[in-house]
Amino acid sequence: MSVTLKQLAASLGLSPTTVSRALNGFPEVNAATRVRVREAAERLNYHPNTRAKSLATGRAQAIGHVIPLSTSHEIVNPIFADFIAGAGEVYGQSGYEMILRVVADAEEERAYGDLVARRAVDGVMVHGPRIRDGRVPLLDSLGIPFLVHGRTSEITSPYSWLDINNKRAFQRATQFLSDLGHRRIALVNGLEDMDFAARRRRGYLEALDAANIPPDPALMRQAEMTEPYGYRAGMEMMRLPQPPTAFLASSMIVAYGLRRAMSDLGLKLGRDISIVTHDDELSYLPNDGDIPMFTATRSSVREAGRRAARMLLQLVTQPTDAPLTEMMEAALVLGASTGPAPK
Amino acid sequence: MSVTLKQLAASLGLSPTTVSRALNGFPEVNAATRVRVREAAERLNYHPNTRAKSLATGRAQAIGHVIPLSTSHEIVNPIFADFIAGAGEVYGQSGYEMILRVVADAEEERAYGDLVARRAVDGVMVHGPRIRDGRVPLLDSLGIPFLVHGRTSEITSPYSWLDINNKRAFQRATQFLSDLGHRRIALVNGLEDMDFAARRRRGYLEALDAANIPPDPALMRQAEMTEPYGYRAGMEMMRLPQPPTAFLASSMIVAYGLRRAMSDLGLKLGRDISIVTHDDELSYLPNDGDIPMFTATRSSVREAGRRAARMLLQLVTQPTDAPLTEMMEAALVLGASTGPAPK
DNA sequence: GCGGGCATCCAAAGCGGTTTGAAAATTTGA
DNA sequence: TCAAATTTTCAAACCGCTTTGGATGCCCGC
Repeated sequence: MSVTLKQLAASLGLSPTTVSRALNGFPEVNAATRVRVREAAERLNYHPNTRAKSLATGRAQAIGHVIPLSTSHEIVNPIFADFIAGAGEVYGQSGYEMILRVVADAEEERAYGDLVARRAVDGVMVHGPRIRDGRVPLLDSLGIPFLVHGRTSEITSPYSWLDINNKRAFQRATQFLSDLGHRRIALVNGLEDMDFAARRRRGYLEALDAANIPPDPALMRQAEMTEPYGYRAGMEMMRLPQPPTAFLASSMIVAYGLRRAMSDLGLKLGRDISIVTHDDELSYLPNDGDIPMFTATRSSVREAGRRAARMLLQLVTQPTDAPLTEMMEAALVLGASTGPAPK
Repeated sequence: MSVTLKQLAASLGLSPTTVSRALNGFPEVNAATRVRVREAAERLNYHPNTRAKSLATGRAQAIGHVIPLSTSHEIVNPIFADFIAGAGEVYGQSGYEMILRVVADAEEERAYGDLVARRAVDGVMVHGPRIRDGRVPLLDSLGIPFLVHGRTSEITSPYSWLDINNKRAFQRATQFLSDLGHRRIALVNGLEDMDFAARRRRGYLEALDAANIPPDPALMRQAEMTEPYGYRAGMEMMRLPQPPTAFLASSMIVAYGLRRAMSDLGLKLGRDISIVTHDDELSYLPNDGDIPMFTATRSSVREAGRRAARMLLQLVTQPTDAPLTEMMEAALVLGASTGPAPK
């Protein structure tokens, strides 16, 4: 079924040393021998035992992803799957394994400690950073390479991250709406202890300020990003004495909810009411076509996964003190859901 | 930072043998010594190196999940994240690692062979089985424990699986609609080379047959399950000379699309038009509340992940020739989206 | 007082690779 | 042609753990 290096060597009348070197491309082995070894390996279906290899080399050849399962809000972030898909692609190409831990919030830090102490991974990816996130100092102290998908505002020490420019995206979206004459612009945000949501809010507020629009707490919400949340937010805000003429949604799913609310109210998107949403380009929530349904700040989370993986692998293979950072800009794509503010 | 067994033993003035046995609960070690060892292990933050341990024991202590990334339809199944979350929970409790491989369709079988040959996993989970799926015989021949989430119809040899009763769920849903007087019932299905979709179709057809309703190809569609697909299917079918009075949707997302179409057409769910959808209870697509939005065949995919993981671990730890199978029934929960057929 | 039985502990081999230091085979140079 | 230099190969140690097969010391009964 499968052979060990020793068996392979024996079948060739060679020592394990030579076989190992032949397969790993060391120079001190005869070209003819190398060919012979390669062929035999192929023929006998030899694959090095991962465990043995990484025990011998001291490299785990694996990256850890710890997925927190909030006990408070039992939600699995929907963008997670696409990010993982992108990262997984890259790991696969580079011969790295992806190991996943799903843990309760409270055990998350222990999970990292455990992964590191057991030498199970060479690096870890940090998902869903909060504004103030203990994982960054923790991983720093554990001395393992890590990369944050997103950022965490209240950390001053440098660390590696890949993020999209959430603040600018929402600032641009807000400005775009105010340029269209909207002055009642609502923000239907994700939970604002999440760093990305906090940044979006800042971008929104800055743009309002620049347009001399006083922020109105009645037009700002935050919650878990579900469809019913979008719907409720839309319905309730439209019942305000001075309802919004435009909405900023933090995700496609929330935008779906908003759209349904507007539809129930008999309002036509792009004419009676405007919506701009953030679009992570999740494969099952497409917002494309000749004219996308929604005007959106668009940024592929799958691509983010790919890049994040590449960065993390670089941190792992070429250790350096200088952290790696990358900011991805979201495109503002025009769809059918926006138009000038109605008089 | 972290200690090896040898160091721990040295610091205690004991042999590695004794320390290993003390920590792993073997009987031939003095109770007092065991306590002493445990305390030292705690104090020095000792965690056994996974690689070394599994090399020595021959058990990888890991389960592999291979996620196919179709090149044709670049979609990451949205239910995947919740299933993984459920399975991951169980692995964590049992001291198993979850390793994930994201691979292109064409390389999927090679990925399994590779995982097995490198002894990287003790068992594998098979996702998204097709009607005819080569992975089952492949894994059989590789001689590794595996469990299929779903089933594959065209395989006669026994294998282990966990599935929901898709056929009965859709048969019941269809019958429910026909009991309400509907005779034009549309099926907006997922891709029918996927086994689950084929079974749903069979359930649908059987129920039509039982109700003496001739099936109409114009009322049956299959595609990748996205919101726009649901919308288009709804719009186009409603334009038929004899439009449906009820829809069966294969997922919440498709149902969202259908709902939007009906709304655009000015039709009220539960009065003018009925929708029954399958609801996987994805955490970010809730369909609950006092009266759920949709009447649905409901079955938690997260729970399926938990159970599947438990079964697979059992197969791994207590090898047996008798395969394990489990059928979960979907509940038919009444929501606001169904009502008697309009005259 | 001595062999047998038990409770504890340990040395050493082994898991399947990599890597160091040295030996064997081959080529080179005078 | 033979020693030296260079290739090419190998034996053995090691990675960190488990596990087999004894050792060791102690208590017991006769």
